[in-house]
Amino acid sequence: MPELPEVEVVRRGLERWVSGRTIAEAQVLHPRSVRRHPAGAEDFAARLKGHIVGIARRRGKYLWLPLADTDASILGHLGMSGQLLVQPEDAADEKHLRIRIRFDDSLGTELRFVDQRTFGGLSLHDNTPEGLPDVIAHIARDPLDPAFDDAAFQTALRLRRTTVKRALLDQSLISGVGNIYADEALWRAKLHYERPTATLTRPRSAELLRHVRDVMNEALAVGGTSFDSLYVNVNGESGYFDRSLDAYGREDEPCRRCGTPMRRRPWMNRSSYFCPRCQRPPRPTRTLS
DNA sequence: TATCCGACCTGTTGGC
DNA sequence: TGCCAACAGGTCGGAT
Repeated sequence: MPELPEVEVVRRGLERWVSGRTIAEAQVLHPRSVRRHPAGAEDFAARLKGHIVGIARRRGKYLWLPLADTDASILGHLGMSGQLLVQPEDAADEKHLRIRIRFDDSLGTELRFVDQRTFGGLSLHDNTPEGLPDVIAHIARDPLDPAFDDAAFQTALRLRRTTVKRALLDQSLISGVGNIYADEALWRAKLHYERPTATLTRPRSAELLRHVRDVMNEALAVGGTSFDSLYVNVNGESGYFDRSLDAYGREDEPCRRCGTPMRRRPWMNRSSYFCPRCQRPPRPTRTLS
């Protein structure tokens, strides 16, 4: 599942292989993949034609391609299973090819959005004055963004009446963290996923933030090495699943710190993996005054 | 206003 | 062998 490090690998690929090219044609092969484009598939395709693609940008798990000669951007989200591939024009269509973008040049490659589960998609939006697609103005900066405000995040965390994993997955508070890296960072920080955010001291929340960044940077380093000229994204064969995970998916396997069997608990229609010894559940009434 | 939680979607896996 | 339920999880929007 693409999280921030995977999306950043995709962004770098788009910058290298797509930015600067002029769009000749867009084909929408599945309407659900442009469902976030209110005017529909035909409008999406028509408005892309003839425009130059600017430098690819990213915030959290969203990425976008500014159209260099307009005030709009192509916004993309990979969802659960989305891939953005730069493929030879004569390569066979992927089974789940949803959108194809051809270019007005002789490089012989095209951009393809492939998505099995269609949770992701592309859409076209006006930019805010900051150059951000307007529909993602509510998305917080991600922890790898140099402008991310650590102190503001820690304050917001203390004020929330929620639990720490919910907060990590709240993209309006901190973006780019998904279920996998949330579990990894919490394991490193020795925090139970249901720990109330209001009980986190500043040193503890600073430590958690450091672990979030460490997990992401390590995954980014691995993802970056798997990149080649044909792919602008991660895929199942590229080392995408080669991450060394300490918590996620390790039910009944020994904790790498203490040897206690790891546990999985259903949580919010998904799963949380944790060490029952290193990550003690919170005491029900515990709060900081 | 803040928070919670079901729905969306499809391929894979495991149980019967 | 075939059928079916469970599972994976990011985001949105309705409910509380």
